[in-house]
Amino acid sequence: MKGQYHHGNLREALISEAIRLLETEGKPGLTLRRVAREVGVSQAAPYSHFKDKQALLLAVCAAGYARFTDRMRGEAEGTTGPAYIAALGRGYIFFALENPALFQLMFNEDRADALQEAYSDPVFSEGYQLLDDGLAKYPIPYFEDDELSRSISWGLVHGLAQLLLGNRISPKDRGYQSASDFIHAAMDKFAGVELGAMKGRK
Amino acid sequence: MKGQYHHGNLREALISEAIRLLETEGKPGLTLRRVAREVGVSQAAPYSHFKDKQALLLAVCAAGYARFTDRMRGEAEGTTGPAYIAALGRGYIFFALENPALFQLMFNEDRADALQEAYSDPVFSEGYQLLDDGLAKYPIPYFEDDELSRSISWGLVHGLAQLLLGNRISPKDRGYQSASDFIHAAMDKFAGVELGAMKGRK
DNA sequence: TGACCTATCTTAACAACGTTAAGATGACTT
DNA sequence: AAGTCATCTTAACGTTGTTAAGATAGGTCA
Repeated sequence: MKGQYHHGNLREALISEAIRLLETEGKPGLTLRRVAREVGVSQAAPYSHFKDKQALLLAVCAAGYARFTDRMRGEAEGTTGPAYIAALGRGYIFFALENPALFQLMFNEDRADALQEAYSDPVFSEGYQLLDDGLAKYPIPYFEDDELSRSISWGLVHGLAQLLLGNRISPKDRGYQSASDFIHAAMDKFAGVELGAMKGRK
Repeated sequence: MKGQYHHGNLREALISEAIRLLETEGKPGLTLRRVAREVGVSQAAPYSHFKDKQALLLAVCAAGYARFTDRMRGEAEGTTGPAYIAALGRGYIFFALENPALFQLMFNEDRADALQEAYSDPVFSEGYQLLDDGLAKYPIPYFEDDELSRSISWGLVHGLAQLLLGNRISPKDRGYQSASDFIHAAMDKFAGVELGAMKGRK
């Protein structure tokens, strides 16, 4: 951690410090000067590694997407069929709730145009691919197995994550003991786990 | 429009100028000083009407939610049954695409805690209520008619809006002639319009 | 070894931002 | 006519992103 920076690991240190600040202080706490200060380097030092604040944020996003995919994979480990789909969805939403500011940064960037080329990097779509491949293998019972259905399914998972994140949906106000309970119930219902016998956990 | 400001309509002028800036220049273009300058007033004038930049943004959100609900109502006018649900969903998503920066501001606020009390104002949930009531009246065929299903449905619509906004889903890349075509197809499928005979429009 | 070279980092400065304090203005009330 | 009070202005402070100019030092080649 205290490594010598001259010819050291400043670039990576900046990225992980940025993520740390993002999670501890939220987006307003993430300023270039602050990141530099926290790492013990001058205000202009980051410009040797990133042309822009945007460029640093992009690198942060890339790191975020890697963690995101891992979270989904971890949640889905050892499952199959509809339970696999439900687990992927849970991983998606859990990640959002566990890393709110990072998730917002990853998915709510205003400058979609500037980031468009960056999206070509597979890291940015791996998580979605995981879900999409899963849906192709284990189609949702009440949907047909086509691309449109998979888009809709992605939207469903993503939208729930977003609404939970913004407190638009409050699991506790709806009779669930925890957000986790709600997410389990929602993803089971979505994926068709125990279809028919599904009563919801109330 | 050119009204005298002293004892005039500055408050409203600031709000609508803020919305204009938001849509023409995006979120980074929306600064307090810029809004004031554009309206022809000094940099500190807004503080007579809003304690904060946050407070102005909150008022902008409120105005946005009103337009949002109108858009949904307008789209759904004269429809009924599953077509009504599909139309509400279209209105939801169309609004997002027609007012991208405003929509992001309305739904992606970082400070959910600070805004929590403001959400008690019914304006902020009218659009959701419209959809929720509709779903209670015309339940999605393949879902049961319970609160969880309606949450999931909301998530579906919201998520699609968000993903389309961020170019994560690109209708043209998926064989649709326009975003509108994709949205029609997705909402028809979601609401169960022509269920069974639904082949997707390719 | 010693002279360069290039990536890396620092110091200093600029414009723009949000916000506050202190005071001016002028429309109403009495 | 005097006074009150919301409204607006001017001026300033600290912070931000960014750039220019120069210092530093590790690796390369004579």
